[in-house]
Amino acid sequence: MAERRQSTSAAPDAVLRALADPHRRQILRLVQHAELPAGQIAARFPLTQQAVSQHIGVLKQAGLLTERREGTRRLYALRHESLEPVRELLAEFWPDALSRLKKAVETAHPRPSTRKP
Amino acid sequence: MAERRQSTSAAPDAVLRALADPHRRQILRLVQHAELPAGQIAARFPLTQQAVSQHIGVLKQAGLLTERREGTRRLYALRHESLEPVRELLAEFWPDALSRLKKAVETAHPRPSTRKP
DNA sequence: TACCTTTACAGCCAGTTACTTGTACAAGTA
DNA sequence: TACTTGTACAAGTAACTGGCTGTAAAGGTA
Repeated sequence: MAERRQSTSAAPDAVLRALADPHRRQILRLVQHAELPAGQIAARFPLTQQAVSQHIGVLKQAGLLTERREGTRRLYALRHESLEPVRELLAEFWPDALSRLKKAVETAHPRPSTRKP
Repeated sequence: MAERRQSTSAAPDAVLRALADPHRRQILRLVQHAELPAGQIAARFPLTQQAVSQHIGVLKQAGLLTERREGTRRLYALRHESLEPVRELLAEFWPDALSRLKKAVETAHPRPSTRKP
C-alpha cells in the first residue's frame, strides 16, 4: 500500500516526525534567518554535542536543513520550501485555515488593491 | 538519566506526532467531512480492529478527533481547529507560505472588500 | 610533523511505538 | 435469559527513538 506521491514533497512522514520534537523545532528557530555552525547550535542546548548532531541529522534527512561546509565547520540553515508538505496537509484538512491566514496576512501587510477582477 | 523532554509547549508535539503516520492521516481523510463509526474506519485498513482503535486513540488524545457515542457505536469526526498548532508552526517557520495561501484563496474565492479598519 | 578544533559515526541502553492476540464490557436482539 | 455486535482494554514483542560515552576523521595551526 502507501503509493508514492508525485508531488514535489516526498513523504510528509519524515518532515512531520522531525517537527514533532521541541529540540528540533528550537534548532529550526535558531537557523531560520541565518546560518549557524553545528557547534553554536549545540551550545544552546543542555545536551551533548553528539545528541544535537543527531537531531541535525534528522532535520537534514527530512530536507529541513541545508548544509554548507566551511573549513572544519558545517553551517546549517532552514530550507523553508521543505515545509511544503505541512502546507499541503493544512490545505487538505483545514481549508478554512487558509482564509484565516489570508486575514492575518492582510492585517499584517495591508496592500492597496491586489484583488482579482 | 536522560531527563525526558521538558516540553516548552507540549501542544504541538502530540498533534504533529499523530499526523506523522500515514494510517492516521488516512483515518482523518475518512472522517474529515462526515462522522464514521470505528468499525467502518477499521474496515478500510489491512490492520486489526484493535490496531486501528489504537490509532484512533492517538488521534483522539491529540485532540484531532471528536467522539460521539450512539448505542454501542462510537462515531468519530475530524476536529479541524485542532490543527491550529500546525498553522502556527507554518506561520512561524514559513511566513512566505502565508502569501502563497493568500493568493490561492483569492483565486479560489475572490471577495469584494473585506479589509479591517 | 604533532597538536587542536570541529564535527560526525558507532555502539549501548531505556523508553516508546505500532503492531499482534486475547479478553472484557456495553448495548441491542431473540 | 443467552447470544451477537461493536468497541476498547491488556499484555506481549520487534523495531524505533533519543539520549549517553567513546572515537575517528577532516581541516586548521605551531
